[in-house]
Amino acid sequence: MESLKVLVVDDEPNIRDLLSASLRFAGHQVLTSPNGTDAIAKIIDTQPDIVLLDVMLPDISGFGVTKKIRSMGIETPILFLTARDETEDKVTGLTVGGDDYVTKPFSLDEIVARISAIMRRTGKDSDGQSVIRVGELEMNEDAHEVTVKGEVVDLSPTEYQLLRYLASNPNRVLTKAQILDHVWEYDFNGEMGIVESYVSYLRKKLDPLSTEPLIVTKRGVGYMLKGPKG
Amino acid sequence: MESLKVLVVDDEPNIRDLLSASLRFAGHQVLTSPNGTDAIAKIIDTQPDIVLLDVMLPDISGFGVTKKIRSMGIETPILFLTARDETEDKVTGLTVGGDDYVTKPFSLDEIVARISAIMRRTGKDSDGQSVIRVGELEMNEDAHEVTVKGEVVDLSPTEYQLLRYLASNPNRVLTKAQILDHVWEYDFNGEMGIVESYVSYLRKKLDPLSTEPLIVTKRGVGYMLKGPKG
DNA sequence: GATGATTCTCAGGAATCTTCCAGATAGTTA
DNA sequence: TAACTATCTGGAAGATTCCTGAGAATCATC
Repeated sequence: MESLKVLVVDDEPNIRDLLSASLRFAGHQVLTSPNGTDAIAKIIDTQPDIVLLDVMLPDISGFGVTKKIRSMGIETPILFLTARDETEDKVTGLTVGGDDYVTKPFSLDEIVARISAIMRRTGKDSDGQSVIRVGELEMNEDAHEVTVKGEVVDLSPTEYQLLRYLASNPNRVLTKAQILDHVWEYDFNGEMGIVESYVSYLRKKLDPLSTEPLIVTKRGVGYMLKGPKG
Repeated sequence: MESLKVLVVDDEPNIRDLLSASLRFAGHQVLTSPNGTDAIAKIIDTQPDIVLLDVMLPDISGFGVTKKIRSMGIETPILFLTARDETEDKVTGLTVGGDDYVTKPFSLDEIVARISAIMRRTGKDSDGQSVIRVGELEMNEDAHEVTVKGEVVDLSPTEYQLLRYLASNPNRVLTKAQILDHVWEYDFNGEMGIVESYVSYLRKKLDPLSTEPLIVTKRGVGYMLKGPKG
């Protein structure tokens, strides 16, 4: 995906920092805003490609911000950030157009994936592919379907996210800490042993179908998804 | 369906935004107007392919707008937006041409379907198909008839709309939120559990006739209508 | 006004998923 | 080889998500 200008709107500095850091690392240009008023000004001023917008803001709500900028003819796609319990009541209208939402607490990989999906749907992303291919492995993001040599593999949500993170970084060792930070929700306070468990789950499902093991362990470092010519 | 120039006329900004967002996302060019006078000017000026026209406007009523532009020889098809209690006689009398109407509150899928139908009838839509085919499933939009392997299936209105939304996006996971936003009326304020109920209803009617389950659950994500080769 | 269809909510139970733990296994170092 | 450390994996508790039947409320039709 090419570089995007992203505006992150949230009143919690922690969230802003978390998102800024990982979006910058993903090669995007990031602007931040702590409230609705400032966000509206920044949107008008800088015309970002996408806005990550917390629904619950101290002054104007995320919905208010949306209404305001839409009434001005600004069609920038929005990814709403909502608390888990706000969601059920207030989903109405959140997924209309190119917009989407994720619930807090989220995982960073989730955010990155949703941004890609929105960019793909709104046609802003030229080289956007909804299929991730690494050797014999294929992940269809639209259908949420994974195949190895054409055979469909059934994965749980976490297994899917872990595999997507690995498949997005083929032939590159990822530490358990990195994996935990990207795949698990930011308020997860368990141990890294869970990564081992899930790698094990993935292997058990993937390896019987592949000609050689897909996920290799780099002892003392982390895990790596092995791709072709690597 | 190819790209259309659509004029949305409604005094409520919320409705205008809702329709703008989803019609733009569907690839159409959208213009909006908050009242009758402005609408007439915009119709003359920009010659839209279709007009979504609220009947109840602050100045000139939707009927007044229609009379005015028809008297000027403008034959642009109109989709009226009416309140539930406005007498059906009055409306039906005015929908003799290619026109049609939907009652507020409407669902977005409903609007999109009606626009397609009008464009089909007026012959403006070259590649418009009135039959949706996904594997063994066939939906005839004109006859409102659904068949699985040739067997007719009797569906309630909501069941039909849900199936149409799924069938319009085959092999693509749709979240319950997306389904709610598209299939249910915009003022629906119930829970997403209703989607589960209706998926259950559909399965009970469709699966006995199909060789394999049509609607698959992607746990933690949403539902998907499974089509051939993919 | 009665009957039946439809919409919607709710709750129990089934199925699946997440997480943690502990013993087994494999790799590393002394 | 022995001791140590890191990783693997099965099991199990608890949480979550999904399915579905039952029933109330509403709507349509005769």
